[in-house]
Amino acid sequence: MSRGLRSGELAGAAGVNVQTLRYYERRGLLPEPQRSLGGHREYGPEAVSLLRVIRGVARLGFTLDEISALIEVGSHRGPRPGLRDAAAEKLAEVEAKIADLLQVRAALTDVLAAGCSDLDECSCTPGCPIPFSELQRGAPLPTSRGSGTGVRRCSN
Amino acid sequence: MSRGLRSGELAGAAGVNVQTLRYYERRGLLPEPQRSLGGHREYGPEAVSLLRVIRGVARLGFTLDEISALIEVGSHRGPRPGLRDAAAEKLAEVEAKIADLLQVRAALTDVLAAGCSDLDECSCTPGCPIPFSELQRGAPLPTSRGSGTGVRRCSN
DNA sequence: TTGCATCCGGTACCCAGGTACGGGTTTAGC
DNA sequence: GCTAAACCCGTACCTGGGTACCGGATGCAA
Repeated sequence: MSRGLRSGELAGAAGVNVQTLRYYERRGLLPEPQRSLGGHREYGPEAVSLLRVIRGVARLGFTLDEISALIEVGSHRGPRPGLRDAAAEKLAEVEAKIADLLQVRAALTDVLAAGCSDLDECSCTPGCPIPFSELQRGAPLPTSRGSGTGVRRCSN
Repeated sequence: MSRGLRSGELAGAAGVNVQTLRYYERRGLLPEPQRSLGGHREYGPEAVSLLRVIRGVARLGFTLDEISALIEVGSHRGPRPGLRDAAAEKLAEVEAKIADLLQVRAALTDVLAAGCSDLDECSCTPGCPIPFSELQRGAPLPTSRGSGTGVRRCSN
């Protein structure tokens, strides 16, 4: 049984920068580890898994605050509804994001299929259904509801 | 016929900050508009659509540089392959992102279904298949392939 | 016990994408 | 003609997520 992982080892194992460990610790994502007599951090092996979870979740668009909240929630004992709620909420976000991306994907494949060579052209040609403009959620803007206003100039 | 949209009007119409317009102009996303005699910007109505396109695309994870490249590409006349190439490249990225998000969605629905109330618990319970740790692309880390190393403590 | 890698804390910096401030013009309505 | 709102430009600042640098302390192996 070893003396615990030192920061460099943990960082190497989890594929992150050493500085990032301290950063995460400051942010409350990583619990403060044991220290050696001289003050060096000594992590247990769980830290590797935790870091991987953090990295995995972060890569998917969760902010560090959200992640730390998720971890926090779990650290209170008992089956609190926190994770479930957070998960449900995130699920909605993720699904919205997926829906958006599916639209972009459709737009992109259309661009490729239609052979449009130009965003302007695509956005104002009626036959080239770039849905970019349908993507936004903002107020539908009652003015300027002109049908054929292209992006920059509609040459057709 | 009117004198063209002024920055505040355009900003209001497109739901962005006035400063953002100038920022986008500096970044080359928005073409420099006409100016009044006194030097005030006067935008045509196409600017609204362009801004919406920009916002829509940006909301989906394209960086401003990518967007301006896309616009640039379109502004050279003739059917340059730029857009198609960029679109193809972006398509791949978008699909990767979708795949990731589908995994997260699965993870989240699993969390909800399994009724895990706690990230720790989920990550170490064998029956609760949190795939978070499978999400990362990094080296599979030959050490620490221990099956049951939980995130923080495995209480089961 | 000495030497070198590693770690420590603190602070500063980086990038992206904006947003705010300040001091000075221009515009538009009365 | 006057005044207030909106605009101008330049610059500084903000948030999020890190990353780099510093001078000094520690760990460990030869």
